Amino acid sequence: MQPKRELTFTEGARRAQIVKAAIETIAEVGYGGASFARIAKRAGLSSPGLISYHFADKDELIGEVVANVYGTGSEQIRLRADHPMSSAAALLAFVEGSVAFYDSHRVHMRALVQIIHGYPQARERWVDRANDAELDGIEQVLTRGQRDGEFRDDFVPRVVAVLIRDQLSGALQRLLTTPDLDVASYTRELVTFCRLAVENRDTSRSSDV
Amino acid sequence: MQPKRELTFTEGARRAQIVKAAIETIAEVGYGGASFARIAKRAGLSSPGLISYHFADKDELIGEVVANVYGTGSEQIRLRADHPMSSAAALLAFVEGSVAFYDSHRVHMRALVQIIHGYPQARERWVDRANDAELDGIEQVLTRGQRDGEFRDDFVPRVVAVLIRDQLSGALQRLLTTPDLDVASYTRELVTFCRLAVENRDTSRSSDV
Amino acid sequence: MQPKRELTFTEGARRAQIVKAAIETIAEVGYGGASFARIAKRAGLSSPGLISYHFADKDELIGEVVANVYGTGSEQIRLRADHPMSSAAALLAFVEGSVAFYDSHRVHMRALVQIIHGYPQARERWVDRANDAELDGIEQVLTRGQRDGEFRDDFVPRVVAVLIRDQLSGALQRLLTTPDLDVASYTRELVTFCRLAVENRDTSRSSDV
Amino acid sequence: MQPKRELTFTEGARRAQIVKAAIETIAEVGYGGASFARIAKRAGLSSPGLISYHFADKDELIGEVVANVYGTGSEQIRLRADHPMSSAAALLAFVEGSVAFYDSHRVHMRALVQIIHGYPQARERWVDRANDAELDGIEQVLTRGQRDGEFRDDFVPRVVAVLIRDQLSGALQRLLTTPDLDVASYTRELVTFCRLAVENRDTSRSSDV
DNA sequence: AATGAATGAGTGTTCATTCAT
DNA sequence: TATGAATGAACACTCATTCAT
Repeated sequence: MQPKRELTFTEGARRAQIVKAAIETIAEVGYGGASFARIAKRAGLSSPGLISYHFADKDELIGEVVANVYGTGSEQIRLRADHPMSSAAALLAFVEGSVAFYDSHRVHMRALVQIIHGYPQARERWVDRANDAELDGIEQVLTRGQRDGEFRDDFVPRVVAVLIRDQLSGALQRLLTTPDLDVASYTRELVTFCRLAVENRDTSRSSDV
Repeated sequence: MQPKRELTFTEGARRAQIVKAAIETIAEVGYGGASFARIAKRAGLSSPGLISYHFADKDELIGEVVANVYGTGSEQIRLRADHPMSSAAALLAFVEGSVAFYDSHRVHMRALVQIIHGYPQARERWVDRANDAELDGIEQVLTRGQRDGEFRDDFVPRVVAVLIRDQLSGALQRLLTTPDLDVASYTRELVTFCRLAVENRDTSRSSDV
Repeated sequence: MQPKRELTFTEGARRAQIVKAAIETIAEVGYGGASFARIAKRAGLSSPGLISYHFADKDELIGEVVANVYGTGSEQIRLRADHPMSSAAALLAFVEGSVAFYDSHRVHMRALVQIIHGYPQARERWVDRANDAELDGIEQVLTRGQRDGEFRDDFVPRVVAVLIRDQLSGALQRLLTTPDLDVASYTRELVTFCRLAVENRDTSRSSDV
Repeated sequence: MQPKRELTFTEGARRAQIVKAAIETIAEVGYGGASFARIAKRAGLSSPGLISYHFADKDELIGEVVANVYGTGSEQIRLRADHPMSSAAALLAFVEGSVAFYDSHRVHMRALVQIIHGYPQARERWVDRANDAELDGIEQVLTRGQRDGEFRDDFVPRVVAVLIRDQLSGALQRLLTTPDLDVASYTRELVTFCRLAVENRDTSRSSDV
């Protein structure tokens, strides 16, 4: 988890600058188009060689980019399964928070998506773990909701967890594709969608949430 | 819309052969890895130059690939809004059919997804139009369902249409990512998801679907 | 032993031209200095890329260079152990022939030496086998000569074979280092050197060679 | 010949440290692979720039390396032409001593050989002079031996001197190439080789060596 | 005396594309 | 129609060297 050695202040700043330029470049021209030359130009560096000076190779740079994106979002949208709110509230807050994060970090998210598609190793190296953790969180909330009678008990939690996760994937794609999307109403419908899909219609029980 | 000139039979066959090889290659190694050399090798051509001979440039080849993929799927999963079935049945059949198509055409769909991410221009050039048409179809069914009282009347059809479309995007991602997915149960939950989300809960009406 | 596929006439000519330029370049500036750019310039090619077009990578080019050098020399200096001459005559003819070959192929030999030192894999990949074969040949002649009483019987054939082989190495170095060496007298002394070193001084026997 | 300015103690130590690391690095990865970065890492320096700080350029560093290697060996294996031993004894002691030195200084010698091949200018700049001095020494001993009747008088001293020098080259190559060589028996045969090759067969004289 | 950041030329290799045959 | 040879720009990455601090 710790970097191999301490970074000087200058080095840290340069790396951050390069990572930022890499994110923007990848978001704009895709992973394949994001050459060191283009990234260097965007970062205002004199030479692509400077990137190689600060990063061992392209893989390390991309790893840093991914870490940066995940690091930015990790806490803002984490599921609060331990929170004293109802399972439904926790789930819907997660969905809403995720979309809000995607919306406010479109460039970061676009870069991440581009990397996943353009650099297949990225998935197994960095992405899968984060996705699995997210899925686990959703599954736990769903299971708790079923146990408490908030949610229908006729679905398999893991399957529905995957489904919700995929819906967020779909929402992300939309956000990246449709710049002028009415995010508010989209989010409202999405949350309703999820609520209706999982809630227990047995009114005698679902009302006491 | 019309090709500049008539194609001879041989020429058409060659183009089809190249397009097929391009689809397989892109699906396998991504857009970035699908060089003319690799495509030519897979197609059994003697030289990458032959591709340039039959297609003006890479853009034209990719355009043909996209057209081919859309052409393959267009009829199999078109929404039958004019069909004498209930709106709910039509919608769910569309969702189910779409996933089934994705499942049975993973190579085509993977190529399409790779192109969208690796060649950003592809979206505005070819993809957006097809997506809009699909959205229009879904919207019409939703509107009809609301009018007929099958569906809740408290959602904006276009927004929910987008939402459903995006769910299919998410499902496609899942299919391409998880080769051994239990497609049957995934589809079942997805259809249930959509049904619960749009149906009118007023039992006196929703029961006769 | 056979190339993977037939080469066209043009391709064969180009490869030969490139190999020739590579040999000259390596001989002149060493393995490390022999970049594709320099080789291409010497061969009159428009771009270093053309070398990559004809050879899979630098390793293949170097392999061809080594093969070319060995191919050129293989028959001219092979030891004729089966020849109906005395062992001493065979040995000395081999020594003399080797030096003559080195002398007349200084550029080739210089390239070979440079490769051996600049590209360590070359040794185990291509060189060791040839050297071993050469050593085996010398050893056989020495053994035969001992059996027939031509040579002293108080040396271990393999050790002296190595020694003679190394003397040829030293002679090669000299040839490459001293352009105006008096090769004739050098060779004469070298042959004498070897003869005196191995011959049996028992005059009753050594006189009838 | 003189350094431009006096070196401080610290500076001298640093240069020595760098030269040592350079020798080891060159011996290990060859001249081509011995970048300032690698040398600096082996020397435990913080930056390759420090090498440039202490040496004007790579040429100066290599010059120092060569000087160091020659300096190490110069006294240990110098021919003692003025020594009160027979010429044959002096010659054979020189041969034996040279091989022993090579054997005990393989790293130094390997570095030297690598430099000679990887940096062609090295020969004329530093190596040739040393070699000529060595040759002169051998030639003197040979001449003396001929005059005294110890050696055959039918060879040209300079030519045979070159020949013996070259045999040492060959022996060095062998040592560097064959790590597990039986040095003792190799040396014994080599000495015998040389003795037989130069000694005067007139038994009345050659026996009293 | 030393550091670490920076530079720009150079490395082998791949690319889409062109063109004579 | 098709081939295979050729082109030159681009790729990630390494190099010896410089320089402000």
